[in-house]
Amino acid sequence: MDRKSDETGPSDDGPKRPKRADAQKNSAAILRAAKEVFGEAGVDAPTREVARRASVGVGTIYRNFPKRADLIAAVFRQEVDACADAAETLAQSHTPDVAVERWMQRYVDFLVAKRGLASALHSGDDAFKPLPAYFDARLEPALQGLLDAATRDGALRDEITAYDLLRAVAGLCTPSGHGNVAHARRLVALLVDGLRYRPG
Amino acid sequence: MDRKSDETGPSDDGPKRPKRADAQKNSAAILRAAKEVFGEAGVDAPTREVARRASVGVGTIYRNFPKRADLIAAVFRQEVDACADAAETLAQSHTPDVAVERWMQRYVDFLVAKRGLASALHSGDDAFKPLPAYFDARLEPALQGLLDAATRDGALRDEITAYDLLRAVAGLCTPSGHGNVAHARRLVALLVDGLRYRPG
DNA sequence: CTTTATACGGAACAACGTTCCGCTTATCAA
DNA sequence: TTGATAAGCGGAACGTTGTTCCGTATAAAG
Repeated sequence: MDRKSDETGPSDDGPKRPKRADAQKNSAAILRAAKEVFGEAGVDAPTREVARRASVGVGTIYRNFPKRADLIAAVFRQEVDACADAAETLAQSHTPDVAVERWMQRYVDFLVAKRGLASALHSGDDAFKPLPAYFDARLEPALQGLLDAATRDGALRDEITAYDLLRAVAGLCTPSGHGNVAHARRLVALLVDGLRYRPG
Repeated sequence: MDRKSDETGPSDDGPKRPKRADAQKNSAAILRAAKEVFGEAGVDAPTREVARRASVGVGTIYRNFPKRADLIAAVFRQEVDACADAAETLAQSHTPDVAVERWMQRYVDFLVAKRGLASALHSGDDAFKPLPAYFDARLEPALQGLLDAATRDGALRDEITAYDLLRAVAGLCTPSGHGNVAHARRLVALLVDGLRYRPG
């Protein structure tokens, strides 16, 4: 909501002339194509394939994303944004505790789908360094908002912070590694039920 | 102890003629070189570099390890073996509880050093599939032996199994990711002290 | 020593990430 | 509308990688 990821660079354009119209269109097409290709063939999919899918030359990709890792990082950011933004949507269409539950499952899907990206994160490439921070910065407030609404409502216990939950679920998803989404989903459901429960 | 990893294949040679002497020497040289190169430059180091270091042609590498991943897996196995075998050595030169402590730190070093390998494990390559099982098969008995001696001695509590400890320590090492060995070491020390403590 | 299966080295191939540059085209002042 | 101009484009070309191939060398057996 607060950020449009359409622009590549981190800075809002200053006094410079705005980007050419076709350039913006290409930027968006590349990002869309990269999301598709990486989703289908994994993060190791060739750059040329992304170029082909975006109907663009490789040069155009490298002008927008100087290193391959930059393209991957941009896609990752985009998906983080999508996951974070889903919180608001869910909040408007469900009761607070259900919204939390749905969002957590959405988060599980994100974690499972991006496992390839996650392992790339530990590759030491500089382009990935700011990603974990971005991850927290976007996801934690999103979930915290849902949690606040739910506890205010009295629907959930309030001893647990968004940060704790995010880490816990991430921990539940990564270690098994069996790619078993169902398993992760069940554990997470259990976790949320735990939040609903009141001792005494 | 129970296995010599000098032979590449999984099967003890049957009725076939034994491998040529120079071939065995080359096999060992490749493994030694690969261990060095991967240790210095990471698992992504080029195959040719390993070949150069082993004074061998690339073809020779690929005859022993059909895929690059096979070479990586072989090195990994070798290091797992080294870590497992360290248990016996430590058991002979230290009191049981100290042996456990020392071995756990040795295990931490292994985990930290092989983080690159660990992330490669999740790459989905078939050559890596049997590795986690091998990991457990070698490490768990090694630690369990030390634990048994320590509990028999009365030096440590006995509520915790080797498996639990291995997983717990692995969990302590991976998430931080800051490459901060000191941090991991401190947590592990704490864990072992916890074992020493007796409630009541 | 002769023979033969085995193993060797490294040139050669394919696929990748990345760079480069001649050409195209959006933009703007006139 | 029309040039002038800089921003942007495509894709050939380069260097590096994993992997294959094959003519040559040599350990093993007679």
